[in-house]
Amino acid sequence: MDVKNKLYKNQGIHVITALFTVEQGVTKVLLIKRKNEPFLGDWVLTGGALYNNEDLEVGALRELEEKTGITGVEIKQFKAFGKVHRSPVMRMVAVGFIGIIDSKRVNLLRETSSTSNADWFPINKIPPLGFDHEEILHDALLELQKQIVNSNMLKSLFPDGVTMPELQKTYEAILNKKFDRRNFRKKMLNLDLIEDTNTSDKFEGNKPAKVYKFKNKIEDKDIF
Amino acid sequence: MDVKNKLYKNQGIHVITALFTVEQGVTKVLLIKRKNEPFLGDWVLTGGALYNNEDLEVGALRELEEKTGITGVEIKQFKAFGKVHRSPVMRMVAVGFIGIIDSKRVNLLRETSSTSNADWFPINKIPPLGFDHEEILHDALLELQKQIVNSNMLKSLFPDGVTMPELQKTYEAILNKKFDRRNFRKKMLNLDLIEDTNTSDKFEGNKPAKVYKFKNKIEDKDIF
DNA sequence: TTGACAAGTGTATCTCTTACACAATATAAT
DNA sequence: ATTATATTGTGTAAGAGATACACTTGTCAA
Repeated sequence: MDVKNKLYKNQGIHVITALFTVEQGVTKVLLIKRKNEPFLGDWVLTGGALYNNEDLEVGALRELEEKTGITGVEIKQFKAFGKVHRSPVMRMVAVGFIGIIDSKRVNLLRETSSTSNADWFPINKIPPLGFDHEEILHDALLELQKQIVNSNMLKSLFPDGVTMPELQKTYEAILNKKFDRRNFRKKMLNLDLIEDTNTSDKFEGNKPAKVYKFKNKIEDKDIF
Repeated sequence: MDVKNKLYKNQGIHVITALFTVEQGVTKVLLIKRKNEPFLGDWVLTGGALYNNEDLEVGALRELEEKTGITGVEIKQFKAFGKVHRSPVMRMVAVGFIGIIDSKRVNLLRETSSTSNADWFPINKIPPLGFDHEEILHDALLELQKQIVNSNMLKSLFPDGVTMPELQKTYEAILNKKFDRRNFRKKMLNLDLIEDTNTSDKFEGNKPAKVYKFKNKIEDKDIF
């Protein structure tokens, strides 16, 4: 019984967010460079230790703001990671979140006590990551792919509206798959996630594209 | 910085499993009665504190075995629960799992140091639960409903095979929805989760039903 | 005015879903 | 044995959603 009790001690909780963006048809994730041990100098996902006085999501958002200056992001919890040796310091369980955002909203210059640098990395050019963040990122990406179908998650990527070709490029980047223009448009309009704004984007030597906006509501679908 | 460090202390991790069964068309969940504070005398889901030397799933399975005698169950992590005051003792984050099993495999008489009793409760007749287990159970049930569609999760409920009418009753109980017999059969066979065993069940005054078995493999489906 | 470029649109086919009724196989009762 | 009863097993037609595919429209630049 004494032995058993000792087994509970020195546990802690991480909150980790894989924050994605899509630029010019490339899916990217935000990484920060550690300036403390362990994993000094390594790149990791944004996150850190949860405080006792905050809920999981609140903690993840605080870490995000501390390390990138971002506020007002929507994030979604997707999985807990708890392999015994995932942290060399003590027994930590990480709760993983995903989010997606317009990269222009992020101030990459911010420095904090524990990180010295931050940057967007294309998901097929990820450097070795500290802790178990490669596993977390892998699962986060799968979750992102699940989530963007039939959800208005991309709203935070396009707060000011989006054209149909832009949207298609984004889906193709995230899902790594090509779609037929006509069918894609038809499906998106059918999903009832976006609405016409009756405006068009800036001209660039060709026919201007209509601008759509994501609606706020999310409709649940039947299961079977 | 001192203040900040104090905010990390005294954290711990719970692993909680909502273990389901279906009997005579009724979905039930396994609850155990606490015989320690906090929540002495209250019913809760099976679970407890994670040990430092075990992965999350290993811990959940150990707790399950300690409190019910069950081994060899397949469980699936679905969400972490971390509201600040979910445990009155200290700051605990719970990692939730779901599983489903043939109730005949469970020895409900087992007593442990912290629990005195265990029983199956129909999901529409759940007593008040300790900790935040009502929330966990609610989410677990939603996850179960998601999971049984297009997965062979029900394999552990029917280790020795199942007839089509039995299977349909189970789906109807879990999803709380009726299906057309012909369409249900067609869909199940199309999903490629089960295979004919060329045997029939015991006769009970009517036409015997073919017995099917769940396959082992799970096939991934396309996303978009 | 014409050419280049990307956006916008409709239709035919196929696949999956849904709705629906009767025949087959066993036991129990006469 | 025949009949009644109960439950399993099966096919088809209509509708909805997914897929494949080509031409027209609007803008800028030459």
